[in-house]
Amino acid sequence: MAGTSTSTMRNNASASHPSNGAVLDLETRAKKGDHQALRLWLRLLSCTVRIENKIRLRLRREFNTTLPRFDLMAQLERSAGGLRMNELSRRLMVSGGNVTGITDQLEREGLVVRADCPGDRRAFTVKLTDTGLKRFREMAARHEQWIIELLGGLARDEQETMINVLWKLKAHINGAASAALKPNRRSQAGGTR
Amino acid sequence: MAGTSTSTMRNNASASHPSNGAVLDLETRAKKGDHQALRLWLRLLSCTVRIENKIRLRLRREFNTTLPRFDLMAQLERSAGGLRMNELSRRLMVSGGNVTGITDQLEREGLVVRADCPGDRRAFTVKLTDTGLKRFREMAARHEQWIIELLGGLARDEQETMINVLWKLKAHINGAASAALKPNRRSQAGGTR
DNA sequence: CCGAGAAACTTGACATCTAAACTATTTATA
DNA sequence: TATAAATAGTTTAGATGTCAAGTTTCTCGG
Repeated sequence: MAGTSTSTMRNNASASHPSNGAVLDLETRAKKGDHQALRLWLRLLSCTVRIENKIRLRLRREFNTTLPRFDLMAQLERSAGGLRMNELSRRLMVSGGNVTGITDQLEREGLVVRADCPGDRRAFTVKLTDTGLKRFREMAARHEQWIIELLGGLARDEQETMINVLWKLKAHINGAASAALKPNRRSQAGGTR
Repeated sequence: MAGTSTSTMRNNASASHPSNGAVLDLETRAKKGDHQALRLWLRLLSCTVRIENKIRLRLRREFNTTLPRFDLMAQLERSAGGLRMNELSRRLMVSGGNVTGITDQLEREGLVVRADCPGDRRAFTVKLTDTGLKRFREMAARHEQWIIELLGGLARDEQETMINVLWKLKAHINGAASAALKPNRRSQAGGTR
């Protein structure tokens, strides 16, 4: 239904060039003489974006939903008691305002609810409804099939290697974070009062 | 100057937990029993998003610009004669309408120009201005430092391994693409008639 | 040469995302 | 216990992104 094509400029990353030889894309930014780290980053980005785009498209086609909504529900399914907004924001690595918006949507669709948080009247606990849980389980099953298919180009041991190296990378990034952000932490509100 | 902090809910993925033991984020979606491919995907996504967020933040802080604008300029710098809009759209893996918007911005800022395309009056050639080139070079230098810093947690040979495995992955994805999209390829305009 | 269809780009409607300001509540502290 | 500061969440403005429809120009078969 969503696939009727009129112009050519759309469909960029998907149907346009199924298996061409001339690969000119994000990675093109990397010159021959560029450093290793930059090449790695661009390749990492390129792969991730491609996979994400495919998942996004399929979620829309088959379940009429979006990736952020799916991700939020996935987090909730993992946490029996539900999660507070700020915890969702942290785990999904998106802004608080964004979580508000996505939660609004899901609540309107009857897939999650905001419940009062005992002991803190500022906060909510967001939970999946029964419908939401059922719906998520359907999607999650398909989703995993897609991932297995898309990453199927790698052998088991290659996947294992990647997992390990990425773990190391993640640890490093978390460390490197604080160093760059230290400067001005103390310029708080209240000055205006 | 953009760094005055008021609320806490921002800065989610960065300053909140510099080096804690409890890592609960996107990857939390993966249960212990989950399959390898899914774990790999979530870890890949998690790392990419973290790095992207940091780069985005720094581009804003130091150069008051954004990632898409930087990416577009990067493509132009690589192509001496400039690039047409549709080529930019393809390489950046975003829609044509999006490229129009980003180009408008950069043109307003005097960093790129649309030049007539000899031989095809439908098309433009987008080029960096002198200012744009100068500005990009400054940003690119910093950008590469950041990448080297952020990926610096990996040894040379680990980086090399990743580059190779990701290359294989990318090739696979490009192939897997067409298979899933085959169904309705020929529902083109004119089909209605 | 003409007309149909394809191609290049723009536009408009709308979803998503960030950053920053704002409200309400809780915590810390003097 | 006042009160300043921190926290939880929402809201707003603006950039980014998609999709689909619209305009102009090309291309090509008859």
